[in-house]
Amino acid sequence: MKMAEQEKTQGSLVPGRRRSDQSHQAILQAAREVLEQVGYRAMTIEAIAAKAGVGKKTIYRWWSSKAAVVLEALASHTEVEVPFADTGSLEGDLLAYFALSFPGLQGKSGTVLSGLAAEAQLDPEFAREFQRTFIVPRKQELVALLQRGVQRGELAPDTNLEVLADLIYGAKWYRFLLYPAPLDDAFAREIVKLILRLRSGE
Amino acid sequence: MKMAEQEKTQGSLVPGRRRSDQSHQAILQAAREVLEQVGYRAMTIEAIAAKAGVGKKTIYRWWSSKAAVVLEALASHTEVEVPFADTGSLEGDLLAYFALSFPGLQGKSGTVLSGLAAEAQLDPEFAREFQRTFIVPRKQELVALLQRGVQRGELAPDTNLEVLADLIYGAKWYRFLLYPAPLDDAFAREIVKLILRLRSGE
Amino acid sequence: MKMAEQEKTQGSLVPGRRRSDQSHQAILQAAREVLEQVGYRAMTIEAIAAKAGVGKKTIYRWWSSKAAVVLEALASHTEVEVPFADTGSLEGDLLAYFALSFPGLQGKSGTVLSGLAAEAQLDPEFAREFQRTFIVPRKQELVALLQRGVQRGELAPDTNLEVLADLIYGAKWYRFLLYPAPLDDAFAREIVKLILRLRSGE
Amino acid sequence: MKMAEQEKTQGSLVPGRRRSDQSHQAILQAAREVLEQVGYRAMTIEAIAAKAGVGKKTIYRWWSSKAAVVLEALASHTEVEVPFADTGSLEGDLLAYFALSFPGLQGKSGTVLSGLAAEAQLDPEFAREFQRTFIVPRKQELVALLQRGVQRGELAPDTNLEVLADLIYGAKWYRFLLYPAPLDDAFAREIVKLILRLRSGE
DNA sequence: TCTTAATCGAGACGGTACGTCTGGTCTTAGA
DNA sequence: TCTAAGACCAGACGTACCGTCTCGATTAAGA
Repeated sequence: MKMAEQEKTQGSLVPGRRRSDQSHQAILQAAREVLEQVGYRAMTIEAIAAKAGVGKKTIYRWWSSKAAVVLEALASHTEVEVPFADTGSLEGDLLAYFALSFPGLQGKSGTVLSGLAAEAQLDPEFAREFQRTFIVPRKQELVALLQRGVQRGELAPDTNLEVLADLIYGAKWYRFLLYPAPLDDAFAREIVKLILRLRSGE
Repeated sequence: MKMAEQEKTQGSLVPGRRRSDQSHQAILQAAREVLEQVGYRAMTIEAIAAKAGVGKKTIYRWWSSKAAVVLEALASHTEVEVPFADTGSLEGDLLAYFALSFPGLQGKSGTVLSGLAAEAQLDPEFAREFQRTFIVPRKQELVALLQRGVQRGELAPDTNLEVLADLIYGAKWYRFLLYPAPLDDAFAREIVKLILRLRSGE
Repeated sequence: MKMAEQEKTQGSLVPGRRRSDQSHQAILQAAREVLEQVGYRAMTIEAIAAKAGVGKKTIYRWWSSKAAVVLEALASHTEVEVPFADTGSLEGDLLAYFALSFPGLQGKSGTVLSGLAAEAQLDPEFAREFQRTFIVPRKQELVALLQRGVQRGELAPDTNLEVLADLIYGAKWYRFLLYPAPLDDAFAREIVKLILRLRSGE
Repeated sequence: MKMAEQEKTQGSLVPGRRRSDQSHQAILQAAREVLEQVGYRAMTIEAIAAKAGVGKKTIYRWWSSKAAVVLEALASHTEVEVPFADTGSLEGDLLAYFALSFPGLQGKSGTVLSGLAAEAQLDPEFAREFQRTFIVPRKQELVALLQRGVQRGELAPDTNLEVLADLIYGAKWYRFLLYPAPLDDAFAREIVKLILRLRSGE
């Protein structure tokens, strides 16, 4: 997190009271609770401040928007993390990933995630933060997963893995955010079936 | 539009003043102008009403949210429409589509579209309307495009075109909404290259 | 009141919803209650709005400050009004006035009045309103009282009644606002004694 | 000043860092500058602290409110002091006093003084300090001035000088703080004219 | 032609959250 | 122990929009 780094560089150079880690944690915790109770859209900075027993100023001092608070609140709990396990085959790896990933997009946690995505589309500054801490790292993991497929000979060596990952993640996000069709096992299997049909460009 | 149908059923049965088409058009025009000037997020119903010289009530009477107004404002100008031409080959069809589609996602019109997508993620009711009038029809056209590829023998007959369309549209939306990489010709060519490598499942 | 006049001139000329007299009265009533409960300084616009069941905007729409609300709240109850009775003698008139006037400067109502005076010293716009509706009319009544003294021959005809009224009201306000000495009967009698010693300038 | 006395009693008995006179003066100087720039009402403790390069705590440690700071800041510059000269006659003494006193009530310094008066009306604790250091001493000087008039035979020996001083100061403050009429030479002459008409009570 | 009823522009209304501001307190490191 | 700095809790500020609710004035059908 950007904050933690700042704090370190602060060292013992500047005078003044330091950031209260107690308040910091209380805010993140309160954000999670409010999210759970009223959802992303109805969540307000005021409610977080009240629940955390914190002045609104203390939130505005350290975060630029409610989306930024939520992003850190989620990141610090790693509950959105999905492991990219090595099952020995590309098919298995992908199916395992989808099996773990899709359920987290249902219900409340899905609403929160789509709320963050919405915020990213409305606020360019938050978009960069969201991409930096969430979107880009995930994609790199998927590329690594596909790379293993290449090494095993399941994908042609000349496959553009970056774009293939765009296609795979794209399909997932497209159905999650935009298209009215379920994110289920059948969908996962059909995606994998298509991926496995890719042959070399000779 | 839902509105137009309602008006028809009204017929000549009820007394009272009819809906003013002048106000209707003034609202859509004002919505477009306000969008152009301040962007989707900063746009308010009040601003549209003021610019259109219209009471807020008149807007609320006919639309449920600012997103609904914007959706109709855009639809009524068909500026987001992209033709799916038949160039004689799947590769040509796809490249032609991307070449026409990508520029419209840049600049102001891109911001408007991502604003609508954001709204869809925050408001389930608007999401349904957005899907019904925008997302689903587009996908059906893409499926039809792919269908021509099957007929020409460029895609295997047993290809799941629905899911393939999810992958293609997904990649486009993913880069548009979430991933920090450009929507350019190179991206289009790489997608097409991958699609053309799909072989039959035997 | 300025408001009432505006409303009258409004007549049926302007469109739009009219000012709600119900809200108007509720705000004045709430202001009186909050004043009673927490005093002038601790009173807030928010508290008035909450107690009146009114949006803050409705208060800000019609009054420029909390002092303006309080001024009208008091004026509309005429509880600060003190009659200037005609007892048949200047001495009697003055003593009667002081006897009625001094008690109202004690306790809660005194605090409210000094709060308004303070506001007038801090806010020139409110000062003008305060003078117009409160200070100047009172003084004119006192001048009229003194005029009766002249007619009865108790004051010399060449007495500058305006300045004499400044002296009398000044002494009262000076002790009320600034000087730590009581506003009691003894003070009233001593003032009257001095006034009655005024002789003609020959 | 209360503060200065406290410092003396501290002597060299107690351990710890002594009060910084440099900070003390910087605060008073900053208070004067901020007063000059933004006026009494808009002045804040924070602004004084920032301009003085001093922690807010250092101000709160030594003064109870911004009014207390201002009171000392002004007192330490004695710019509000007005000498009560002996011109040889009551008329001359009073006119000389008014001539020196009235100009200081105009413009910025007048605003500051009325701000302090306002504060005194809102804050009983400050009111006592204001009376102790400012109001009461002035009045005693005026009483002394009047006393000279008694000794010269210009006022009857049985005149209640305390109440007469209330009338004179009252008239001045009344016009300064409340009544919309100028504090000018004409007003001074009219007051003096009335005072000189006082005869004995026989 | 008159009645009836829905529409219109205008804008006040009750609410709610915003992001800012200030007050007064607390916590640092250093003098 | 005091200082400068500044983060902290608290909560009012005045603003902005929301979506609803009057208003009087149109506007069209049916009586």
